[in-house]
Amino acid sequence: MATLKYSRQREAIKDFLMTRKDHPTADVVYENIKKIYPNISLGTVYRNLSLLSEIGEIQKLSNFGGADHFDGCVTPHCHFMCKECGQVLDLETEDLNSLAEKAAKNFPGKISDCDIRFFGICPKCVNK
Amino acid sequence: MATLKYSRQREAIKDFLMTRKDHPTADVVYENIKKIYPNISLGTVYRNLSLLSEIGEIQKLSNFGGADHFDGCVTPHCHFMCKECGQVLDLETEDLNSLAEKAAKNFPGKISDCDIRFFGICPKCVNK
DNA sequence: TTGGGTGCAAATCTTTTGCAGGTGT
DNA sequence: ACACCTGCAAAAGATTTGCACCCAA
Repeated sequence: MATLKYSRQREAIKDFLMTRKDHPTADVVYENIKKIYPNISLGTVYRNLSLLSEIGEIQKLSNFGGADHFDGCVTPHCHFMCKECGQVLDLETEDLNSLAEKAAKNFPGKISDCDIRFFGICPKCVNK
Repeated sequence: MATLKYSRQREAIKDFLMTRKDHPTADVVYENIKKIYPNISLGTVYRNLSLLSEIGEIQKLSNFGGADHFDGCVTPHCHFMCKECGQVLDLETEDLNSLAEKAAKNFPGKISDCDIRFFGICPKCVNK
């Protein structure tokens, strides 16, 4: 495994994600980081996003339909996606670990992660 | 909404999915259906897979990293993906509806679906 | 100095779509 | 006959990668 070296681009990407409560796609990250580093390339954004999620500093939310979303918050929590506007929100629910433990009981393999997502209509779209 | 018309290709795709316990990708479906209808095109496979999942006859599993997987079984159940071999398996767990209901209590929007997936090492890969 | 990081562009992979002709009802 | 469906190929969208140069340690 390669040694991790500091990079201002990676730092900026992580900082940006921490400030966001929604869960932007790589493209949105790219557009925003460009304001700070106009020369940054989309490839670099992708490289750093996967790197960060590999080392567990951010969370990658794969395939909510279109592009992947990224979440700066790594404490376990559920997600909700609105079928109408495509927005991805956080959702509070019961303890996820207990759910994973229950599942592990009936399963001869090894369970390490759990991902729960809900779909429906978000508050904003319901009131339209 | 358009009226659904019979098509031997669509029937073959559905039949194929019903016989499989794993959850093949569109490409795998394509390769297999070609044995019966050598002229079928990948586009047709995709068209029918989305059509079938829209009318609820199959399930589309779209968050596993690479290509989407398709499940001929539509009763609600969880899925497990092996980080080692990429295999997607079914998993028995507690009642999913109750989980969705619990989540709905703290959420001002409308929740219609729930999707739970676990990640880890499958039994086969554990014993290696 | 050295190996990881970057920008750029091309390549890859997956899925969708336009079109002209085929087929179920 | 009228839609719907198909095969084909091109297009689109998202992500990865090869390469030469740059920079942190």
